Amino acid sequence: MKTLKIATFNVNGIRARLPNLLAWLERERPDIACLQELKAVDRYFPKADLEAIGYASLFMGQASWNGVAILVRDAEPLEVRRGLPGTEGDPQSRYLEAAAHGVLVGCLYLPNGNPQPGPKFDYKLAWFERLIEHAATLQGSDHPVVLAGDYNVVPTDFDIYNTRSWLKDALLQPQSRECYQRLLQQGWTDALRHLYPNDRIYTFWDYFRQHWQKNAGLRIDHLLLNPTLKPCLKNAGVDAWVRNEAHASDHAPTWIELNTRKLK
DNA sequence: ATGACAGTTCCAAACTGA
Repeated sequence: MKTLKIATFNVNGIRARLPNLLAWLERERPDIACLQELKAVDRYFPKADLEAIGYASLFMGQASWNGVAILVRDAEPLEVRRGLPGTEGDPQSRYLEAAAHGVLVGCLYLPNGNPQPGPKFDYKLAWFERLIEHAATLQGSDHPVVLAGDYNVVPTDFDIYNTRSWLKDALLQPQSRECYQRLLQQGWTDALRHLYPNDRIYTFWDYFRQHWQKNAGLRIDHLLLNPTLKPCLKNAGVDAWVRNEAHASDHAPTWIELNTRKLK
């Protein structure tokens, strides 16, 4: 059976993380990989290193912060959109959309929003509203669509090891969660939670307080499927081994496998 | 309440992240 593997990975600095990124791509061989937090301008994007292992790339960098990319194996991605509608004057590089292997892929890096309350939290919610508006135009498409990325939202208390030290954090605020629920209610499927409703699943473990060693994680990297794509969903998971490597990102790659025979 | 760690930047103290 032919399958298509699509992953999302917040690399936390693509230059510092290049050896880890290449090792992951070579071992897991996703067909499409959405990257976030490049933390580099476009001239530092390692396009040639990725081509050398079979990946074509689209990227939208920015100095120091943010930055997103879409990598595609054995095909050229077709760029569809650079930035969300309504954010044309916004210098923050957080959204890239492309068609590849028969799927429309939105790669997003939602603002963190801390500290809250404050202007950064307001920016997070405003950005979320733009995403919700744009997602509404994609949700009902006859074309298969996935919205993959670092949403910076812990959807429920089941998606975190313990809420105690996070109650004031922007990732757990009712407003952040309400936006995420409103997005799902358009008709999107949270792939990992759909397949594993009763499992503790984490995609991020912060660098502090030995959170990785204690498995004190958060689930904040999500892949959302529109109704056209949902019947193709076959499997999903987190490549947690990547988080255990030397010089790891604080996020682990999160992925879905699709049965492409059911596409179209 | 703070800071624990990590990456970035006019190269080093300050910022952002989650």
